[in-house]
Amino acid sequence: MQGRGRQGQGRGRGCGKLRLTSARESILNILSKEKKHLSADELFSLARNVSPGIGLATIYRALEFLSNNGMIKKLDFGTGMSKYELKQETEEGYHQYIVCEICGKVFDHNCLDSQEVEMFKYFAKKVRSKYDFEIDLNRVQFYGVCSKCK
Amino acid sequence: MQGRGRQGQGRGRGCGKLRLTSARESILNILSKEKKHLSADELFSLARNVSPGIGLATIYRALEFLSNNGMIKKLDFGTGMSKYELKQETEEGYHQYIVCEICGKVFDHNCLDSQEVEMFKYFAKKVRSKYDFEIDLNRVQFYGVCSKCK
DNA sequence: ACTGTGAATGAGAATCATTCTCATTTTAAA
DNA sequence: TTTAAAATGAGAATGATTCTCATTCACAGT
Repeated sequence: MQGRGRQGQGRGRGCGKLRLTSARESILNILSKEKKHLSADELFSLARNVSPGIGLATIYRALEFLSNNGMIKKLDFGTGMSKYELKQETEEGYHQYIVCEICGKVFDHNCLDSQEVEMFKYFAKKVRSKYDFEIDLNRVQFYGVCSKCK
Repeated sequence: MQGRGRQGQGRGRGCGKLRLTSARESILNILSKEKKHLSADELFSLARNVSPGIGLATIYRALEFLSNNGMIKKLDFGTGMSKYELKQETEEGYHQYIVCEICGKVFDHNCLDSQEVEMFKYFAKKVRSKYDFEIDLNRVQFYGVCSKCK
């Protein structure tokens, strides 16, 4: 929520501020294998399989870095801990998270259907003109009750 | 996210399980005066003005109770603490929260415009048929960047 | 390949919101 | 009034996340 991101800038190689450390690499690898959002703790466990000596604080720092540099998304569904996933805005359409407020299960919904896409674009435009606010249509969260919890 | 709500049921008065204690009353009063979402800590401070002896744990318990009984909404915008507001689904249209992921500011958007309403209804219907999931259209969260943080 | 410096790391302490424990008090039905 | 369940206050406990600090690493310039 803060981003006190003064990231120095190395001393200029080619990729500017991007220092590829093993922790960051592990996280990116794990997130691209598992194709879902993971918590810091889950990432910690999985990263330990590759780098047994790695510390939890390093995971958090790497996650902050990757998030600040637009390589991953930090998500909070109100379950008490943040989740992280690869950012890949390449696809057409938008992405919504549909969260059960009883059990916490999250449904990832990719809206490709053009009617849905238009609808979200329309809403984003209204919000832009009304509040001068730029909505990220790849991070919309709906809450409700899933079939099991009904 | 859990709701281990076994609330006993008093011994049956008339309002069933609703025991109106001073803590609960204070919270409802404060939330209806201030017309915005407040954190537990903010509510604690404000409640202390009325009941100086009240404890923070009591505030949390009262908030859980009121939330479980559908009188308030518990919201989490990923800012590190939950927010609470009166539930009033009386109005027409739906309610969305538009959250700046940089500074955390929240814009409360009431969509009354019939095109918007239809659009959200359409989306809810699709989600219902696809996931058998019942969306609460009064708790939709959009994230993005506000004008100041741009 | 070698060096210097700022950035990254690991370990554990610290923080912060929230929940739990337990002894005491309140609520409201009988 | 009596009474048992429910609510309370105080402070301890929890769990996710961040900070501190001494050490190590990455990499641009040599």
